[in-house]
Amino acid sequence: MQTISQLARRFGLSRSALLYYGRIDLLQPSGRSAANYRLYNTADERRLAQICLYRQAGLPLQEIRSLLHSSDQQSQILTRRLAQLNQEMALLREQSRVILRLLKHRRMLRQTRVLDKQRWVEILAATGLSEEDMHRWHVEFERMSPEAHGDFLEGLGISKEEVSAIRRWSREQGAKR
Amino acid sequence: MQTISQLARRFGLSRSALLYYGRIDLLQPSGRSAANYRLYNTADERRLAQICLYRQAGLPLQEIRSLLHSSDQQSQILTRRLAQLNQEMALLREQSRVILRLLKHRRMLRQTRVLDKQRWVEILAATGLSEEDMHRWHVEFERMSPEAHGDFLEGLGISKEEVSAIRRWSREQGAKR
DNA sequence: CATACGGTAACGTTGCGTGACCGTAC
DNA sequence: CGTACGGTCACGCAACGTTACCGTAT
Repeated sequence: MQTISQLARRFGLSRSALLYYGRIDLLQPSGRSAANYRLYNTADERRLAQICLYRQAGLPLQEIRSLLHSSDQQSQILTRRLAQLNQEMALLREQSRVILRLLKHRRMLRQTRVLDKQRWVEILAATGLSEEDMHRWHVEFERMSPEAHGDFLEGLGISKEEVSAIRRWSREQGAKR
Repeated sequence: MQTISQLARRFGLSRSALLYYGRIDLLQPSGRSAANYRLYNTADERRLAQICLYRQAGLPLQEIRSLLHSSDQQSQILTRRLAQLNQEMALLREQSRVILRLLKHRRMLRQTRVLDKQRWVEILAATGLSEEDMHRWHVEFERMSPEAHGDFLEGLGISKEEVSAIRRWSREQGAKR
């Protein structure tokens, strides 16, 4: 049996977070003390561990609640969240590109953490890959992980149209052999 | 001179968004009609275009306001946002990894858009790269874009420790030659 | 006169943080 | 008796969306 702040500390959360979880009926203490203090037992603790795990996956609390209620659709919800994560990453990549364009325009671009097409090609070239090798790389990437291939190219700042063209070409080449 | 809904449509925004921009003093119409309707002129339109541009970069409205007030620290703010974007992407990658772990554990993993280390190595191997080529790739990547190299490896689901080790090794190899 | 637009104002969303004000444990 | 904890409101945050209710343009 632990009080609210003890439990919060053990999980790296705040008291107010646990209060909130109680308010939205996500995690209720299994008991109360004589002075009306919340008392959490080990079952509550296990439930909170699950909650934290799902929070690390970025699931909203409402979905976590329904997951803990019945874990039937777990993989469905997780897969949906995975797709959403890809969308969010695509959005962030787009925002990066907008910023890079603005900074480039002001000649303020020097060394960024963001990889673009030119730099990627430079790296592959310095590794010793020929144009033909790079073409083969596209073909294999498209064959083995088509979605990830598209995401990766977009991440290099390549336009959707060009990405489509590259992928189409890769599929055609892959079919030929 | 355009009314609020006309302007909103032209920029793909909602009426309520423009009302909100007015409330927080981000974009005020330069005039009002006899019936107290908001009237936006071309200067307002240009300002809104700037706002939309910065919104595409994911900047909060408050920062956009201060940017439009005096554009002195523009590149500073944009660079800061770029760093923040990298953090956010790292967070999303981590969330993806948590989900993949959960799904893998349930043997529900089949084809995802997310690239992991194994698949990446498979792709490079199918492209025809030997182990030595892959090593050289690390070295060049580290030499040409060290930060992006780390981000990329973490994106493959590799632990921070292993990423550090790989990068350290890459730097050493790069120094030898 | 209908209806499509304009105005203001207030509340809802998410996941808590913060503060007030009060009782309790040590 | 101090102070570190507990309790319950209630409000604030970002960026709007969504009513509601009323006036205006056509």
